[in-house]
Amino acid sequence: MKYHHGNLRSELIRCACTLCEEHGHDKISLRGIAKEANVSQTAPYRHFETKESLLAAVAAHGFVEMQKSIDKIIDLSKTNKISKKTLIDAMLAYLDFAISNNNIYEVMFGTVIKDFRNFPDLHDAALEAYSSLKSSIKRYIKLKNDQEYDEKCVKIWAFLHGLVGLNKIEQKLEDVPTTDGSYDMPIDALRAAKNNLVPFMNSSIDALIKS
Amino acid sequence: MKYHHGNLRSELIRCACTLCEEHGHDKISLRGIAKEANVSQTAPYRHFETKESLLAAVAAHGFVEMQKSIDKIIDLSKTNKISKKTLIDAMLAYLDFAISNNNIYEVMFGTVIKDFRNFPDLHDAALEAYSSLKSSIKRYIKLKNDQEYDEKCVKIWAFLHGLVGLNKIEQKLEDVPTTDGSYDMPIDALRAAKNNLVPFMNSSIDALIKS
DNA sequence: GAATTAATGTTTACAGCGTAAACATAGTAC
DNA sequence: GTACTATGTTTACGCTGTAAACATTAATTC
Repeated sequence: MKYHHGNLRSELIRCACTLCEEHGHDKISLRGIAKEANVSQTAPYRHFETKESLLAAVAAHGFVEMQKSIDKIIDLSKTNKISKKTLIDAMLAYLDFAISNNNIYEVMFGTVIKDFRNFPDLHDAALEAYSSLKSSIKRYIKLKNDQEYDEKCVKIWAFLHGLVGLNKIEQKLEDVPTTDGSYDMPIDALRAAKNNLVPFMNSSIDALIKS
Repeated sequence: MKYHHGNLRSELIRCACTLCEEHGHDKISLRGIAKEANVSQTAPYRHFETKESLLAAVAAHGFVEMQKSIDKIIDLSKTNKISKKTLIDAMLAYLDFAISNNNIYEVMFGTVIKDFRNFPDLHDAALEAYSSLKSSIKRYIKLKNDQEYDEKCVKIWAFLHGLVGLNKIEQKLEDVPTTDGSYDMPIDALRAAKNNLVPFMNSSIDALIKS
């Protein structure tokens, strides 16, 4: 074990991502991350000013990965039109990332990082991810101008982001039968949506794009 | 100053709400709340098992207030049809509550409270709030069955909840001009949406209900 | 190539946190 | 009035983020 790690910065981000996804950002400590990386508890301070700034790196990594999983669907090397199925697949990729990286998604969109402007890498990564979302819509349908694309994009983004949020509270409300033995309304509705996600998404996204 | 406070439980919730909205749930401590209520730092433990359970009370209070602000629009004492304007006003009331009670909304929908089933009051309050949302749609349009109402309701709820989330990251990305001097795309789009919120909502909600 | 400096590690220290345990006081039931 | 219960306080513990002082190695300068 040499004194200088050599690659501590990226190793810390890797450990932070792992621990964060496993336990949630509010259950992990800088000390725990340092231990996971086999360094002293204050070693992280040579690479990150605060815990927030390490989590900002986790979030930035999250945005990059999220973008990758969308880009994999729409194939950035091309500019041709995409089918409705491909568009929906891209949206599903967003949801899939958000749900299978629940705790990192929380860091990306929650209140942990107060101001993206303090973390230029994160700021850029977030905008890049948005850009991919927008590209997918641009290649699906012809609209008047860029402003119109942004409007539809925001609507769809809000819808997707909202679904992720509802999925979370569904889990918190889950499986409490009401007095008459049935389950609670929103839970049933959310379950139904998840069990028929493709038609659910098809109708919603289409409606929002045309709205 | 008498030894027994008399109404400490509700006073603690009140203080917690105030401090939470002012500083955010992650910046407030049980000790700080106790100090605000002029009691010793462990007095809260006679009324709340953990910090989480005090915050659950804050969240429950939030759901009740949110519901009130929706109910004020749609007038629960009646069951007649409501106009599109009234429906949109109810949705705007949701957004208005969420944004002007930003930090409490975070407690209601964020990761602070792990499982609503541990806090029956909160569980009920959340379902009641959903119920109000659903009522407003039921009174706006005639649909086939309850399941269909739930489906539309979930779509709209997701959309609203997503808008709240986007509004938050807009603030975090805000005012960083890109290299060419213009502002970032999603920010412009979100600003445009906010500046024309009523038409933006009109088109979106309508599209989702009919989808 | 030796000396200096900068980068990157460790050790130690501190105040604030959630909360457990022991104790004090006051209101309630008999 | 006496016992009991509810509700306060005091004290204590281990964990946290992070500042400061120190150690070691890598890079730069002469």
